[in-house]
Amino acid sequence: MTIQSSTSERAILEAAEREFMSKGYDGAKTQSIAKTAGVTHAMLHYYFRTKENLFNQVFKEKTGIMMQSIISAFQDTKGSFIERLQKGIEAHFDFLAQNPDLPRFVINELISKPERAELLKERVKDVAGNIAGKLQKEMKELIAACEINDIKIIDLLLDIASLNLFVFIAFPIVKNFSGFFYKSDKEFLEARKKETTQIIINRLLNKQYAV
Amino acid sequence: MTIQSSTSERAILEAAEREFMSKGYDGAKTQSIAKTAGVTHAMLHYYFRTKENLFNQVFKEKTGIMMQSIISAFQDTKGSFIERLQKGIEAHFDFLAQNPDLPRFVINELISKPERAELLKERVKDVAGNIAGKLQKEMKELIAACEINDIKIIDLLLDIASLNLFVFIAFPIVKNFSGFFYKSDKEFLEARKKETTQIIINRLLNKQYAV
DNA sequence: GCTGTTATTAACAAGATTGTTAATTAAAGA
DNA sequence: TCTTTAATTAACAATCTTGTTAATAACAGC
Repeated sequence: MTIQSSTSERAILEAAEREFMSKGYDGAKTQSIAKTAGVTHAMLHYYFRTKENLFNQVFKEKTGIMMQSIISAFQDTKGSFIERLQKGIEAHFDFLAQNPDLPRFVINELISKPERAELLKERVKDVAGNIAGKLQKEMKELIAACEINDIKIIDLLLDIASLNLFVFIAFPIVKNFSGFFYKSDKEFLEARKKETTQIIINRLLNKQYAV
Repeated sequence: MTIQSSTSERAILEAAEREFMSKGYDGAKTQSIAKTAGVTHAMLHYYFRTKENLFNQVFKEKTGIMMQSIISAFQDTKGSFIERLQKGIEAHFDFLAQNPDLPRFVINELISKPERAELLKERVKDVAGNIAGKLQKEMKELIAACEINDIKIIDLLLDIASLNLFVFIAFPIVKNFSGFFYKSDKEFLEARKKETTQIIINRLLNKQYAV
């Protein structure tokens, strides 16, 4: 009947992950986490000492995954710029589909306690170095050669982020309406993925209208 | 030295608004709200009885404003479909610029307690009746006449919502990067507004690429 | 000025929540 | 086996949080 340390610790972490992700830091209660994990709540403090500590461990892991997903999505080097961009958007969307509450969690916690940005500074640098640098250079060349429309890299990335992330950030709400137009969540999300790539490529390749 | 009832009640509501909007329901504390309002915390319960009650009043008002802003933005009837759409997107963006933490607040509270959707059911019907109905009819005709590209109304609205809302939902984070490309927040937001209209119009008017 | 209503205060109560501690049990190594 | 370390438990403590209540003060109408 005895439970080994590593098992308890892991159980707590997993329960914490679910609780923090679904309720946020303030909404999560250590007692509830301990209960879900099947241990006394003293165990939680034994392993992690404070709620903040436990949270930070979860937060760090989640932001790490999120940053890594961006690098993975855009690291392919085969094909044209547009082809790679499309593949990247789709890969990132697929990642989000498997981690749908990640963006809302990270954004909320980052905003409610901005100091937490410290915990992912390194990862942000990774992404900036890995993606933004190369991307910017390539885009400048293509823009100069008139192969894609003029656009600042931050605007392109924000367009993609907005379109890819928003559906998931607001999914429980959006879901109420998608049912009128799509048979299933899956079909709806597939359509969103396609729509996002479509709209981004149109932005880059078609002639621009004065706005 | 005496403070009149209506003054206290209003002070509490205003303090509650700020506290709930910035910290969310769980993060907000009635004592803190009372302190900010400059009244004893018994006063808060005297006027609003429960935290939930006070919250609902704030929430109802905020969602009302949010829904109304959508109706106002898209109610103009002059000009072509594209012109009205562009004006609507810009008006909605301008509204958000003046209420930047509204979307995150509403989305979060709606998701953490889905029952709250009840509080805005009527307003949603207003918007659906006011916007979606007319829009859908008009779009179908334009699509049939090949004047705009084929797109489901929900996808168009989601594109607009994503692009318009995301910047504000994640503003405190995005802000850290916009500084490299834009001189001021204002300039950055102006660029985002333009970018959003640009990308939407391109989506509707330009030829589509196979994706 | 008297009366009834409304506003305000201070004190308290119940329960939740985070965290600690001392004692107990299990595990591991010599 | 004995000893040391790690894991676990139950009980407690401090603080926070929401909410109540009884007493007091302000006010409005008569």
